[in-house]
Amino acid sequence: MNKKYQVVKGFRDIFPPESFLFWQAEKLAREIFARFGYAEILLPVLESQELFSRSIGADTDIVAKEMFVVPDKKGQNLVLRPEATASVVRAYVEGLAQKGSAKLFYYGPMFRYERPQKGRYRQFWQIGAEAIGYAGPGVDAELLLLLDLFFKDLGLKDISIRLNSLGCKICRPAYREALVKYLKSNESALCEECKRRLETNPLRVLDCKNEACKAVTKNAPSPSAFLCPDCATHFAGLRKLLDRQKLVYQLDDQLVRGLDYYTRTVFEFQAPTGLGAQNAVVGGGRYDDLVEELGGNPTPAIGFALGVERLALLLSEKISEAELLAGPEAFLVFSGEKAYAFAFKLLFALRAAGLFADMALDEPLRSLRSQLKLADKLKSKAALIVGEDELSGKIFNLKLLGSGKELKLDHETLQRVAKVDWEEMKSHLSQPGFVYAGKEYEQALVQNQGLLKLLKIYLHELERQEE
RNA sequence: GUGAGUGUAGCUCAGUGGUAGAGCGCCAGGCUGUGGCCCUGGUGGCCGCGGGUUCGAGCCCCGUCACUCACCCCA
Repeated sequence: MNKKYQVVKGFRDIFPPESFLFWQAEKLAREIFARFGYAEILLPVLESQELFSRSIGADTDIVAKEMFVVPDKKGQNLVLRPEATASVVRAYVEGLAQKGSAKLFYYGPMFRYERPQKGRYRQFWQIGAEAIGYAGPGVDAELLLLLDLFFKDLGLKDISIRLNSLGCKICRPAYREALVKYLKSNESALCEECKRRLETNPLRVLDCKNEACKAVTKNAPSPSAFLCPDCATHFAGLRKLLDRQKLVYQLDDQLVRGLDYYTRTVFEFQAPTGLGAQNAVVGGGRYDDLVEELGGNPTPAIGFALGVERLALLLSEKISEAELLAGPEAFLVFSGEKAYAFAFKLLFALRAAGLFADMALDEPLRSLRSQLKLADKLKSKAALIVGEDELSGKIFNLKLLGSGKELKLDHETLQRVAKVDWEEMKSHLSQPGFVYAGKEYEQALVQNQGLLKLLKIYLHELERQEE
């Protein structure tokens, strides 16, 4: 055997049925975004390194040690994006700003060079939304309500929302100063890491999980006491809107978020369990200075990013594999070469007509028994049996795999039932006392549009066979 | 970058220094044209890799690689 290859560390293949969870999340997100007026932006995965050091902050771990750097042939450093907000803002400034405000969403992979663990990979997928050019708390509320609706529709009820305001460039310095002053007076109690943060990014001390640090930060000055009038008004306005919508959230003084560009509103959606050591499924907030920082006109903005593998992890606890994998409507079972040729034709006729049909295409040809086993394994609803008897006698033979019952129609009955018009039948069926042809199975047939379609195509192929 | 744990069949995992195992899966048969349940048989392995100790190593020792979880950080 040749060398075995394996996926790169921290990267992974997402196999079915897990991939169905991703698809489900993406599908619902797209539906909701459409209703909320967010349009998709397709972004490159590669950006210039500077874009992220400028936006996320040169001192953050993401920029300092977690970027996948790709040197290009001209010697400039490109980077696999660690997040997409910077990309969206870059794209906005470059190609959208002249049109005014924009509500955008994206879906795609992000890359961070971290040690992988549960709920954290080097390539991970994010669904995100950004509203650029909106100043009031209205869009803040819109995004939070959008997410709330999203989680409710997915049936995830244990998600809690944490909310805070970090102030702006006018009021944050004062808060920062007060915080540093307080922390310095308690410096001896802080962990080594936090002593360093005190110099580089004191707000992050509030985020520390170390118990000793938590004890200190518990009594640290709260940012809300330092908000300037504009920031206070914005935050109060947001809370009023959320309260009016009866959205449940928790104010959290300690919530600071890791990226430098955040201003005013910041939020996180957290799951109590199921994500390993992680708890955030969504993180987001305002970044009112970022557009200007990246070369645009001063433009307020807000956005969020949702971790899809973390969401999938939560969904996998709720949804069984059986629910994810839908079996074929009909599995074609054949006996003999002649029947194989016929079934093969029928297979594609059914598929062309929109039905999920399947059959065993591997050689040597499988036995009837083996085919039925396969049909069962694939969770097929029914097995359409095509053999010498069926072909010569023009018989329709469908075995319902749930009950094990067989539906056998002779040629004459087949032709009669195939003439039934579905739309007409449907209107008749709604009338009380309606019984078609007095035969139970025929009524069962006409009540199932998929089955009727199957039957018609079967008959069509059967009769074409004679020509 | 740091720490801990785990590497044996396709998957999940047993395995006292002495012949390489089970369950599940897969294939076939029992039932030559009828799935699930059951029974029988079959398929399947450089025991992660390299070295050492030993008459003898899946097991002990050293190294190395990979994976997992956690720290850190974040979605």
